[in-house]
Amino acid sequence: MFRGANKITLDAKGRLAMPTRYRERIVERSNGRLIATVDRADRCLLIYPLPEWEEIEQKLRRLPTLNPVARRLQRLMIGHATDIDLDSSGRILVPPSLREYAGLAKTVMLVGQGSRFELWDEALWNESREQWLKVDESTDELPPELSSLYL
Amino acid sequence: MFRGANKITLDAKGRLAMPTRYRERIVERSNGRLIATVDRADRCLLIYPLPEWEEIEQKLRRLPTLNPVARRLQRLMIGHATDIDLDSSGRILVPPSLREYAGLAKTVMLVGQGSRFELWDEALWNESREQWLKVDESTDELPPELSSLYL
DNA sequence: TCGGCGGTGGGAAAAAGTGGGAACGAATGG
DNA sequence: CCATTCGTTCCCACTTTTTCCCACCGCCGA
Repeated sequence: MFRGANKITLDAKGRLAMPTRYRERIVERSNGRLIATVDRADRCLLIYPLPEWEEIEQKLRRLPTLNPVARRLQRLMIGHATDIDLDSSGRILVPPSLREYAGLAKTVMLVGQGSRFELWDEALWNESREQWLKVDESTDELPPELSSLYL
Repeated sequence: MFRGANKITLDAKGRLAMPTRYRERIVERSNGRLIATVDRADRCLLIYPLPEWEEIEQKLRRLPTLNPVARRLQRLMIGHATDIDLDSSGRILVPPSLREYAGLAKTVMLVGQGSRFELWDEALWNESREQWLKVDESTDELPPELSSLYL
């Protein structure tokens, strides 16, 4: 599974060199085929190996079409999903439209999140992280899954 | 179990010599494989033997993705989790990004906390400890788990 | 005092990141 | 239908980072 935060620079052509430690796993999992789409809440991109994405797309499709929240999710996630493959030197090309959505400039953060990656503009990632740290998580606000969590 | 506070100096490359008394236990527990990540509240790092970390990651990943509190936890903990191995002379290399996060300069404190270690910048550790001592914990505010605790 | 162990530092080899150029293919316009 | 141009992809080479290994130093116990 994917974890850890990596600072990466996009080159002039918008290419992103996937860190070596992930490459092997991506190739064996999906033969280098990835799907990028937008996050529903934050200005960042989500990158899934193709098999994982297909499961998610299944679930999204089964949501009731008449429900506005579901509809919105489908439009955002399926609507922006783009195939991106690892090239022969382990790089991916982030499409301009998605790059623009997430405000990706020269330096970005590739963040492992289990079965997927998140891709953030570096400055936005740092700002957001500071926000998350500031929030005081008083125990009584926590959903039941969290309140009994021991780390 | 890991106990005790150790003052350690990082060398110029960010390497940290694990105190000898922990080495054997780390090697037999996880073959020298550790995971470092950030603490969700304090500016310090958490260091787990790989098996312990994997349990935690499991729990975190099962949390609902659409819940903002859960998402924040996942991003902080899984998002920063980095593999670090004991090298041939019992040292670990703390990645620059994590070093920066915790403000680790030359001298740091490695603090045993049961199944994991905490890694603090020495100055920050001392300040924080003073804070903890100052806080007056009036008994009637204590959650039930604590009010019956005998130390 | 000598030997060993733990801590420290540095250097060299290997690997990974980075950038640019060339070739190929598709699209557009004459 | 052909030619030119733009975009994409593949490949090579350079630079930087990482990793591994070895040697030194200082302390402690014998």
